[in-house]
Amino acid sequence: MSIHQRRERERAERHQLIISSARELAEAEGWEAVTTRRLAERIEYSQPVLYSHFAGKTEIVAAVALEGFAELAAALRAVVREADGPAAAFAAAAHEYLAFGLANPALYDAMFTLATDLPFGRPDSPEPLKEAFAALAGTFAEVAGERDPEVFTEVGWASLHGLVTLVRGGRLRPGLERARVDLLVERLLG
Amino acid sequence: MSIHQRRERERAERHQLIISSARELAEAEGWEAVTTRRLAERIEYSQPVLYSHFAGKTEIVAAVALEGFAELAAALRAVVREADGPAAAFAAAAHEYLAFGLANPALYDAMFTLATDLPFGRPDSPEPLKEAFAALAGTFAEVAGERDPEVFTEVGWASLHGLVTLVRGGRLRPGLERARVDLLVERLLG
DNA sequence: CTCTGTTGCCTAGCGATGCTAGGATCGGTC
DNA sequence: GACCGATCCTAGCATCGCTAGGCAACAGAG
Repeated sequence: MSIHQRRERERAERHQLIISSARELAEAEGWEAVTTRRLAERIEYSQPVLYSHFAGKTEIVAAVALEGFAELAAALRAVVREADGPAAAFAAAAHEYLAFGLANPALYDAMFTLATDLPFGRPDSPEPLKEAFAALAGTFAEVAGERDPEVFTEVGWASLHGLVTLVRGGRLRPGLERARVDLLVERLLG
Repeated sequence: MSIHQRRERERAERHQLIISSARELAEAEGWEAVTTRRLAERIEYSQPVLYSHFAGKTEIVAAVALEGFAELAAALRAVVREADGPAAAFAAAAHEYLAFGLANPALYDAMFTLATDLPFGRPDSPEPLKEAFAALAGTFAEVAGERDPEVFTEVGWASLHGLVTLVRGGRLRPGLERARVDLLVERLLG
């Protein structure tokens, strides 16, 4: 019995090792460098081992994406907790969201560009997805005023997401991130 | 001499045929279906012919993206021209932007997800890029009030872009596009 | 009209990709 | 000590973007 437990533990560790290695490799050299061969080499196993853990490469990036959503939720919760009042919490969350996206480009890509078929907004959605959305929605709803809080959250989220992707794509002038978020926050707070 | 002209004309037609075929194929089956082999088959030439027109596949999607920016600029200009006053023009442009992104998903992907290294905001930027940004900026600047018009434009653009990508990724509840744009417009107009 | 040089195109193939089939090897069990 | 199942690796498949090399058709000179 204890042997089975050890096996399962080792297997779980390897599972996590695959996810972490994929993420590190992507963050270091971009997702196009994350091939199954390089990933296998990195975890010091052969390629087919990957497929005993994940159905395919897309499942691996989905796992990385889930990690990202969990961390984003934690980061948002942390700055909101420190903030003084709903408006300050809203502003802090907005700035933190942008900082998160820019600090973890490969992770953010996994969350929003590569893992496109994560089930969002469904009862069967993975917990980290609900967590992240709830962290945003909880903060945003407090400043929604008389507007539909969900629509307000969606618009705010989309605005921040758009800022991240356009900055990342080099389509906005660099160095003005703070000014843009400030303007957005000011306008949304009304 | 006339022979050369005919040659060049045929070559230009084939050039455009490649771009159009790539776009149609992408819009019909997604960009992952646009392989150099299928594209070659579609234009009824062999693969290497593609490389006598474009340095590689990425250049082909960049050409499609440029077409997209030109069309987006034209679409925005058209609705703005019809609008009654700056605020109405702003609202019309916002709705049109979202409609354009949702109606041409593959085209929009080429513009913002695949052709990531188009030179934006530079003096040597391709004309369609300047055109599209100018069409947005011209409309947005009129309602920027005392705010920095460029920052205002960037924020507005990013918000719309975020809405397109999140909706496209199935991350927002369907059927509320109009409500979200209305809220965004109302907030930005202040 | 013939010959020649160039241009334009296709066939074939390279390295790399995601993924899978098959056998070998190790471990636990009777 | 012999079997049996799980675990893992080697080898290979189809497909990808891209390129080398040769063949054929055509324009221009005599």
